[in-house]
Amino acid sequence: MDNGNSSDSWSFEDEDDEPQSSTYACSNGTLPHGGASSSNPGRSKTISYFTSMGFAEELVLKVIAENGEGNEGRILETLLSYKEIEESSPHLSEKDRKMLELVEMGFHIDEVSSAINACDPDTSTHELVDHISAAQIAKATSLEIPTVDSPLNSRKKKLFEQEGQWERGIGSCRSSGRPETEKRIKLSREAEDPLKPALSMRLPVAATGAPYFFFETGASSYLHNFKPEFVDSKSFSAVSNRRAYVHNLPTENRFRLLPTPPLTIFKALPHTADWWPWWDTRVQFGSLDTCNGSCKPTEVIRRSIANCNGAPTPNVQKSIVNECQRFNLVWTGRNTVSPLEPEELERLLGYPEHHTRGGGTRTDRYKALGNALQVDTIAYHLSTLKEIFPNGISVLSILPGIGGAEIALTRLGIQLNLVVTVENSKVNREIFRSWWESNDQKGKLVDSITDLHTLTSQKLKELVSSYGGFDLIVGGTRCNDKTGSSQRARDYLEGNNSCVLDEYTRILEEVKRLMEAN
DNA sequence: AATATTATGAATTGGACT
DNA sequence: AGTCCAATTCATAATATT
Repeated sequence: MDNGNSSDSWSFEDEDDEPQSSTYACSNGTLPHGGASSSNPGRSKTISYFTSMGFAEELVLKVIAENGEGNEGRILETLLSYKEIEESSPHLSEKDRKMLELVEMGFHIDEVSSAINACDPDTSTHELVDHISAAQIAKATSLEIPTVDSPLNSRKKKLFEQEGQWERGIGSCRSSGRPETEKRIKLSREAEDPLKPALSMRLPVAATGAPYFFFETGASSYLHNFKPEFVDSKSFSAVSNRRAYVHNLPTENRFRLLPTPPLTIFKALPHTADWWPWWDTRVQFGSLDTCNGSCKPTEVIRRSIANCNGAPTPNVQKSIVNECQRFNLVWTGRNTVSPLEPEELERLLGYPEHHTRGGGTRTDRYKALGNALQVDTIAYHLSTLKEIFPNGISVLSILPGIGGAEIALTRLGIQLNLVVTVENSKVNREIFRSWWESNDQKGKLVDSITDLHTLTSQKLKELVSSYGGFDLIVGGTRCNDKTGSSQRARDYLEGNNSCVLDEYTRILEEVKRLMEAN
């Protein structure tokens, strides 16, 4: 950050004259270069505010000109974006930032990912854009561009490469043979877990052929005896949340929902930018806990800032940011943080406005949303079904929560001919049904099954014979994850040692068998 | 008394680091 | 390899509200 000129390796420099302004800095630019307030004492204060934290004055001036001086939050965001490029800031690597930026421009994430991997690390955004365009053209003619659609975190990707044949979907993973001799880095502890053996032998059998399945299995990489696909919703929304998915869906030519949601906090919740202090460097939200709308942190934080006379010491800053990170608090006023409102969570997660309203208490809503899937992320994975099922699909939805997968399908334009849900939470069932009805769904919704245990072989047989089978089985739950407190909920299925994924396996196999028999 | 909200606890993870 | 650390996570106990 030694000087502003060093940014000439970057592509933002000439925004002042270029019609197509930066894609990253906000393009509103409603305040024209601040000329009117040239002698405003507040301005020099703003400048010194930022220069005192180490930004070059030239750079600060430029960014203020771009964003308007009143908007300190945005100024900081932009400044940091420069800074990150130069210093590869710990909370967002340069590579990730470029990725984010290109995705925001509307490029397909697979394309962005493969372009960035194919090019030098210091390739400019413009060049990357060129590269992607070229790839698109080439693809249109030859279909030979290899797609890389693992999660965008470069470090993780490197890890996968080291681990050897990382393939999506169980079928491909297993069909490579001799799974037992396969080199596994992270899986050594599996032997200790009595749940494992049956799973590893059983799932691959069911993994090929109809029906398609898509299970969300939490975040543990070695919970199961195969490698799921890891995806972080940070590429799809302003919420970062790494999850593992086990599925047998095609992965070629996946696409995203449009419009693509904002990927940063400031874009998702612009009103917070006005109050965002420069030392809170969050760009995205962390995982949304089943958190509550507690007001206590607000009070505590306001007081601690007041104790510092409005200029918190680095230590205080750090503890405040920690607190904010943990509870995903946002700045809604001077020295004031607030929890996210349920409506804001809905929006961030891609659900319709007020989706969870009427689903119970405020706490119920937080709980439901905290466990919910990010719609855009799921939609990306399910998007390939659109081509396969132009006439709509039949879905067996196990523990659908508030219906993330179904909403994703609907938004993809895939008609839901039939949805059978197995959901134990009454609140969730009500939320889902009210969405179904207000959404004017034409298909049939069967939500009378409330307990996974009652989905017996007999019941499955009935379902398959009355409805002709299922095209897709979706299972969403973190309940069998081993991380965090989920481990306590592991025996969701009546204290015995079975985990939810065991049930999934059983159901998958049975449905498959029944459908083949038909 | 019943229901709702808030605070806390604690096992486990991946990754950074040596 | 081993160690450390921040992050993740939901039930439950404790408290507050209706």
